[in-house]
Amino acid sequence: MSVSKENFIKTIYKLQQGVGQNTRPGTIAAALGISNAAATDMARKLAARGLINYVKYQPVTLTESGRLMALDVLRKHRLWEAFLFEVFGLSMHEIHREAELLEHQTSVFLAEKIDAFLNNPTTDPHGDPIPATDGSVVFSNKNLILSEAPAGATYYVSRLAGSEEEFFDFCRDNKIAIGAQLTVGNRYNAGQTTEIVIEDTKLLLNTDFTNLIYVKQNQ
Amino acid sequence: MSVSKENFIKTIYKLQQGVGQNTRPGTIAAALGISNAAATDMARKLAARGLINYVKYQPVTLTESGRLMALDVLRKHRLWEAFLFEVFGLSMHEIHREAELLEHQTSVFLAEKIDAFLNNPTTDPHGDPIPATDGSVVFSNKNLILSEAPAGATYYVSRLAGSEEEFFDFCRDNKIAIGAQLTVGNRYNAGQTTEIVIEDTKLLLNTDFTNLIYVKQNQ
DNA sequence: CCTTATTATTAAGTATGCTTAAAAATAGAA
DNA sequence: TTCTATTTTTAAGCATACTTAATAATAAGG
Ligand SMILES: [Mn+2]
Ligand SMILES: [Mn+2]
Ligand SMILES: [Mn+2]
Ligand SMILES: [Mn+2]
Repeated sequence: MSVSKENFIKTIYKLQQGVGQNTRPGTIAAALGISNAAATDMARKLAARGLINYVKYQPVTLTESGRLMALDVLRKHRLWEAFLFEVFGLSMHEIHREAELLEHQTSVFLAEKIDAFLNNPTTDPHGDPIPATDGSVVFSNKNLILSEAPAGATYYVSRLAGSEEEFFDFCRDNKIAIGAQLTVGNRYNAGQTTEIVIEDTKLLLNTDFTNLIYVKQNQ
Repeated sequence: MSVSKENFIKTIYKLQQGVGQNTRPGTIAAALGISNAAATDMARKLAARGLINYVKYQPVTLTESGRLMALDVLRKHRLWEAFLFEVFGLSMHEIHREAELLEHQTSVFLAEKIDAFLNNPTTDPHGDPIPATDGSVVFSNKNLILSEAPAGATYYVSRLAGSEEEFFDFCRDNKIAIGAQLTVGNRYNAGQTTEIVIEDTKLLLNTDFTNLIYVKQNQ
């Protein structure tokens, strides 16, 4: 497996998990910063290897072995993020940036060492679950996506699912951090905009951010 | 810079430093496990980028910017080795194996973090000097190569410059570790074989190993 | 339902980093 | 010095991962 193939498969997995997203070639291409033609090309190659299901003009899906491969990369990514956060104190964006590279050059052997050193963490610093070696992932069933969390209630931030520096900068500047308390207010613009109150500040957030923020009722 | 280019340049640096070695295309090719044709090809490409001096049928040499590039990779390699040894307790061979991959995906930013975490170490666990960010390297002027260390004297092992698992297994099995004490005995086979006594055991070593082991008079 | 805009696919081409095979140059031995 | 063995180079070719441009299919709006 090459870096390109690993990133491609991981992107499919993440798009398929993400809210309001699809796994069509163009979407994958945009996420990876490559042309649509290159994405179609890669889709055919990975289908030939039995890692994805590809039917012309259809969204692609991962096969079981493709899913396991995605989870292997994601496990390494999130273990590195947890490690860089705990040990070196890097920021939310820095851990992601470095893990994006290290994930492809990490043996299963080394991943186990990191895992043991951190006492087998279940989530990374963004609140994302860390898949186990066998590919099992435990999703918190208490997480609510902020774009859909019932209004009028108070929540704790439980997951920041973005990856762009801009997103993390915004969260940091507005005290949106894992464990922070916020209240959901009115919805505007046909539910596209969510009003929240955090640290006595009122914010109006659009779905491009509220689809990346998860909250839960209790800490 | 690609992984292939970084490894190529690093190999030239190491061959040029090593005892009884040269930097001819065939030697580089053998070290990297590629064909002579591929090595010639790469030599021309790197020369075009001003990283090496290449004249047909001649050994290649690094330019100043090539040397700095080699030292940058070597710095990352050795910082990772020191880190994996200290923090995860990996063996001499395991640290090398993992560092060989990680060295290419490590930002200068991350290298600085590792360096600071380890309190700016000057040598890695093999006794090799860790180049500074500016490319300066401090070589111990007290190190003697075991193949040439005067007979009859007692020394401390100061550097194990190999990279093969077989070499490190041999060293471990025979108590040849950094700081271990040994005495140099007779030389045989026109100096190709060195007799040493370590932990009351007599060993006869050939130059393929004694060119990789360095010792010094005082600890 | 038809037209148009968007998206996907195919085709052709490029750079990288390899390969093997053949030719050329160099090095070593007699 | 001359022959031979070794090494290096050149040539041709291949796989990967991209590109742009042209074509085909699908999706969306009027
Ligand atoms: Mn991440
Ligand atoms: Mn990546
Ligand atoms: Mn090493
Ligand atoms: Mn390497």
